[in-house]
Amino acid sequence: MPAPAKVTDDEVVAAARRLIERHGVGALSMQAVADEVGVRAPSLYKRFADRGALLAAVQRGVFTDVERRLEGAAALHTSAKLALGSMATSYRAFARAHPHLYELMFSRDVPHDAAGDEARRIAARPIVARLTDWVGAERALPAARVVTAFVHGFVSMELQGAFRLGGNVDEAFRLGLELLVPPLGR
Amino acid sequence: MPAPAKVTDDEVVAAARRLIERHGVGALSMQAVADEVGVRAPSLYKRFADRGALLAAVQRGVFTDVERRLEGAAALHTSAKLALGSMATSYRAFARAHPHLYELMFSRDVPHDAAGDEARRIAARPIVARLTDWVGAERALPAARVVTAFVHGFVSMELQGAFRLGGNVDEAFRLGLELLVPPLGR
DNA sequence: ACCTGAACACCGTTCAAGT
DNA sequence: ACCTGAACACCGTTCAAGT
Repeated sequence: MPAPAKVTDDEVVAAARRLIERHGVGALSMQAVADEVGVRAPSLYKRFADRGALLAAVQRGVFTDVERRLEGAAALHTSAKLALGSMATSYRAFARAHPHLYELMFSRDVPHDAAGDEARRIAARPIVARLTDWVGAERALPAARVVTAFVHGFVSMELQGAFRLGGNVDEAFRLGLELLVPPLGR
Repeated sequence: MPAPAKVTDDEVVAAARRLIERHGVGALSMQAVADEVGVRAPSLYKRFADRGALLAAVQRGVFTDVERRLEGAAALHTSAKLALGSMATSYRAFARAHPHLYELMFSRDVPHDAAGDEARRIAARPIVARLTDWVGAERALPAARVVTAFVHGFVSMELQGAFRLGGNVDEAFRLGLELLVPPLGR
């Protein structure tokens, strides 16, 4: 006497992502997800071990999307320098357009696991790949760390509202990239 | 018929800070704070409007401590370049020594208010002051944004565990500072 | 095989009642 | 004036019972 499945795993993840996008990670309750897909909250535990596992699934999807965006931004350029600038700008645009999804990428509410680490690594791959081509495998790792640290730090402070003391924020972003990227070619 | 106060506001804040330092912001419950100071949870609401207000008070204290540390690190040097490097290193050391307090500085659980903004501004003052001396008031703001973005981004990614793919993390931090700071003097 | 209601432990918070 | 027990609404999660 099987009871037919009312939803798929993907539909649950999509619903959770929609809710996070609208109201933030902190506001995501299992109740809200259940309501959104038309099921009772306990049913979700047949599909995801707990709230953390559901968040992790949404997070992996976001990492995949970010990778695609970066790849798309880089594809427009043959110069590594221009490709890196384009990826940085595209990354910042994503964060501004979807601040709550950006928050999810670094949220402490998401438990660390191998699948998440892998997805995060893949999201960073377009940057690492361009840098490897440009400065060699040896110097690509520290270079990637420096560039991603600046971009992530800038974007997260900007979303946090730390840059509200006037001045031109876009210009500061460009200044940072201008100082960091060209000298990497030595 | 007054009931004598069992604790002071400062004792409550200190207890909350201790608990956050040990177990993180997410694990801080009003119950746990009440237990720690020997009072019942509802009593805390006579002193702080809600959990957010208590977190904000702890956060302001952390900002004050950071400001003191940065000032101390900068005081060792007359050169702005060296002072900035020293402040960056000291800031990173604080984050590594107290990761949960560092998390609190940027936590979405802490509601924004004028007092918090002011405390955050004061914490950044040693950096802004040195940069103003060095490159002038005009260029100090974007320069401060670039430097703090890199340092915060680097530290928060490091704490997040994003730099576990081998390589020399300290060296990457030095590389970033070396690329960013000296050229600011133009 | 999947879904559900009921229940548990734990939150933050309110408030009337105590001293 | 400050503290407290009791209560409320809301969590995440478990599980026996339904189909």
